[in-house]
Amino acid sequence: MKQSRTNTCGELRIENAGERVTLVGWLENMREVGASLAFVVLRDFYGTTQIVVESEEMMAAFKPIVKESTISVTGVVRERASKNPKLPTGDIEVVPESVEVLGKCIYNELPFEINRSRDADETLRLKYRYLDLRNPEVQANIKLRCNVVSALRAAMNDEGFMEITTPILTASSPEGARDYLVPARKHPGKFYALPQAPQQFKQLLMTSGFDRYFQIAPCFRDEDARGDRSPGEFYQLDMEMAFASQDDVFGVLERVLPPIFAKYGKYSRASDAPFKRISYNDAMENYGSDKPDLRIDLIVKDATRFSDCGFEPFAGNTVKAIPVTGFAASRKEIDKLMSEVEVQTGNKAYWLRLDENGELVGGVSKFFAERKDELIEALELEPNTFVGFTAGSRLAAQKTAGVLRSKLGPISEGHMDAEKYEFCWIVDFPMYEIGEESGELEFCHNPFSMPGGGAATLDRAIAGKLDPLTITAQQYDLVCNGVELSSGAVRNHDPEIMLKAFRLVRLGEEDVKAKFPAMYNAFCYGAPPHAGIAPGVDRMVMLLAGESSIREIIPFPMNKNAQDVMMGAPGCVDPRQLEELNIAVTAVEE
RNA sequence: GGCCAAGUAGUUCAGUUGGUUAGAACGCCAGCCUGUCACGCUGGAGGUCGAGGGUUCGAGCCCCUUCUUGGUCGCCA
Repeated sequence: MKQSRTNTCGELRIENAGERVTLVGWLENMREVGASLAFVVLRDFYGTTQIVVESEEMMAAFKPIVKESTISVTGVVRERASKNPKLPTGDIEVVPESVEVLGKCIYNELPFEINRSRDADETLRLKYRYLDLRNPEVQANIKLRCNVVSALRAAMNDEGFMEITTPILTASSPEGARDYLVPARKHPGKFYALPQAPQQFKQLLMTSGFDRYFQIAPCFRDEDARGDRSPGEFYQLDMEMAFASQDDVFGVLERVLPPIFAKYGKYSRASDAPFKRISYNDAMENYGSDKPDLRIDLIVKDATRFSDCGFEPFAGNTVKAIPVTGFAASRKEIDKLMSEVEVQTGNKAYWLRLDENGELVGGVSKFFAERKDELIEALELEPNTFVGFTAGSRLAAQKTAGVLRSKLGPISEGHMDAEKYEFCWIVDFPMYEIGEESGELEFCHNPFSMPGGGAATLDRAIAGKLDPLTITAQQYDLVCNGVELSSGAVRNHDPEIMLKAFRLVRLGEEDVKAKFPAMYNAFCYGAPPHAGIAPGVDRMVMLLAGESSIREIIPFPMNKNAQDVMMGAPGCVDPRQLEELNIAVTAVEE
């Protein structure tokens, strides 16, 4: 490059008219409007600037340049004859004196048009992610991510938290998701694992006396992807506080998150502190979900008293009902809604309507003919109300109702204020559950949480005086707009209580030591009570960007099958590498 | 792994009961155009209709198998 740039492509204004400048960037487009008049759009990270080609000499210089080549243009800034108010730089243009190609684009046909890359097939976008990322719309999500991460760091520092990095190569954890394993060259037959979360390290930091820890932590889990869950790796704002309670943790996030959501989010409104707190049981009962979208004001009601109404699917089951006013859908739309719910949950949903004359019509209405008044009273129905029903085991009826609720909210009149961020805490999760496969008592979530009521409650359960299924954990989720942002807990830092908690699932001290040797031993040397949480950075950015695919906010995402189609990962390796690692491959993908 | 949907030009898509040479828009190439900004106008190139098999006089379309992709459930302490 003969000369470095004097300005960026987003910066020149009318005041700069007359200045001699050098701009660099990508040649986005060239509009020829005459034999010796053309307009060139030059794009860089900061914006676009119009270059006006007026001479035959410049025409000859610009015309052979293939679009998307990088160029350097030196010329004079001039006020435009016809301004473009849609562009920040729309008042000016640059009259070039010279142009130099810096990086030639040798293909005059790209896999997709840069400014329409979001419409292209996703596999193609991912394969050419470096071109996809040239699109300012795509770039904007990555900029947003940077800004949010930066704001989170600043806010956590202000709260007195210290960022400490923890190992990426660590030990496989016996609980939780499938690990990513890394063969240990110096130790044949042994493996490192990539951390599913820095859980044990941060708790160890607490026992070491680091009072407030946080980390924008990479986490690795070998589980299948979802729309809102990237396969393989993701980032958490992992934090932990010593000598802290649930309220202390809530306080930090209630101070840190709302300003960032209001500033960087698609919507400018975010819940004020304190966020609403809902017990797990209430959430399941009233919203049919442990991650309710509180922007929707619909409430799930119990209608199990009507299980004997004669409608076969209700018989002997829990029945849930969602009354909705302002839902004037056609029969066809209702059928579609019902089938969507069935596809998503594997459970059927049913409906009827109390019409404007107070008559029950449509769907399953005939089964309520003789108990109309009872139904109206039980569900507090007003005329012109749609009622959705679900039935099944208690959990199935709740969950299906939850899905129905989340679908009814956006399509019914006046039941959803969508343009805001509505946070809530889900608290008092059950500590134990009956495992579906084992049929025995198991930990519901993680075994590190402090049980509500502590040692005394566990003692009563061990003595058989209390149903262990009623024991709650001091565990909490942060939910925003129906998205589970975060999970955390007041940790069980007391070795004795830990042993009691494990004893209920038939595990002894030796088992605990074997599973979590460092943490258990550390707690035997005097541990502070501590609590923490880990909001998912990717999901947060996704919410703020208003994207429905997690891949839109990750710079280089893998596809759903956990492949990087750009880099070709995973891929085969040289046999010598395998030999060195003492690895024998027993099956190979075609 | 189960279920649902999709796969046609470089890209995004249309393609009627199964019937001539498979179309459009954008992009690309050529020409025209002196104020464009999604520039415009004219012309052109570009297709193994994901792959394999079958039914048929005849298949982009119907049937079977398979691959790929997306969504969803399982899974994610």
